[in-house]
Amino acid sequence: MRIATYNAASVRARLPRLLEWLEVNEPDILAIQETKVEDDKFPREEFEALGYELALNGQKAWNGVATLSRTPIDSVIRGFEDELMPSDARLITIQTSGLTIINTYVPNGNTVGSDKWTYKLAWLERFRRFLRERFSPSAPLIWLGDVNIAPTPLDVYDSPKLLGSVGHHPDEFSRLAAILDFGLIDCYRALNADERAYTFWDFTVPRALDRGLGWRIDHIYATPDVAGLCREVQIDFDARRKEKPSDHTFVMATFDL
DNA sequence: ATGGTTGAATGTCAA
Repeated sequence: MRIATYNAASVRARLPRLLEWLEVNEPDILAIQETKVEDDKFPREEFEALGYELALNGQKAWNGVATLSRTPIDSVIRGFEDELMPSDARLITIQTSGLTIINTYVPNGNTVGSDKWTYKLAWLERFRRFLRERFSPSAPLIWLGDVNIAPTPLDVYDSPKLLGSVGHHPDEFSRLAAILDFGLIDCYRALNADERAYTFWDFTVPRALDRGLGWRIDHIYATPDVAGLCREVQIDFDARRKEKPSDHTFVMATFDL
């Protein structure tokens, strides 16, 4: 089973990139973030023509998540299903073929100390509780998406310089660690303990890709039994070099499932 | 240099 994640930075602007990638790679599941579109304007037919069912949680202009699945989607949870957090479209959970798939677009945080920073930390704490209240680490579960945190020195191009800035801050590390305490394993890092690989390159940094100025902020986590069945995690650098790319690229995990 | 680029929406915000 192949399960992938991609921050599209607009599903409509990225439709050619998405469709060509799906046709070549044929994942069973693709989690998309930053779809930037309301559900009734989502380009459904193009994905359904490739054999996918869709679960959508979108909003106008910003945010938005979508999960595509080739196996039937048995149930969907949109967001946290409560009023404790602003109703940003950043979370969608599906059940398919006995698996729970949680797709998130974690808040960016803007700058340390800003209102958005406070919101990011609160969102991470809320997500930790969502996991613990609704799911069990003994059941097959995958959490994937844009987590907007590069958690180790290997996950960002200049850790000493960037430590303490948004995306590479100890307060983020501790919130992420608390989430993972549920019983989740970073599939890429488990298989590539010493590798340096990025999934995001800032549009505003000139020639960031060629200069290696990237971040690994798109992650695929799994509960222990599922993580033990992970054979490979591929990061598709070539897709980031194509015409009109997203600022992120595709990450895909292959499981013996 | 508080810059740079991209997308949604059409002024300006978010990333």
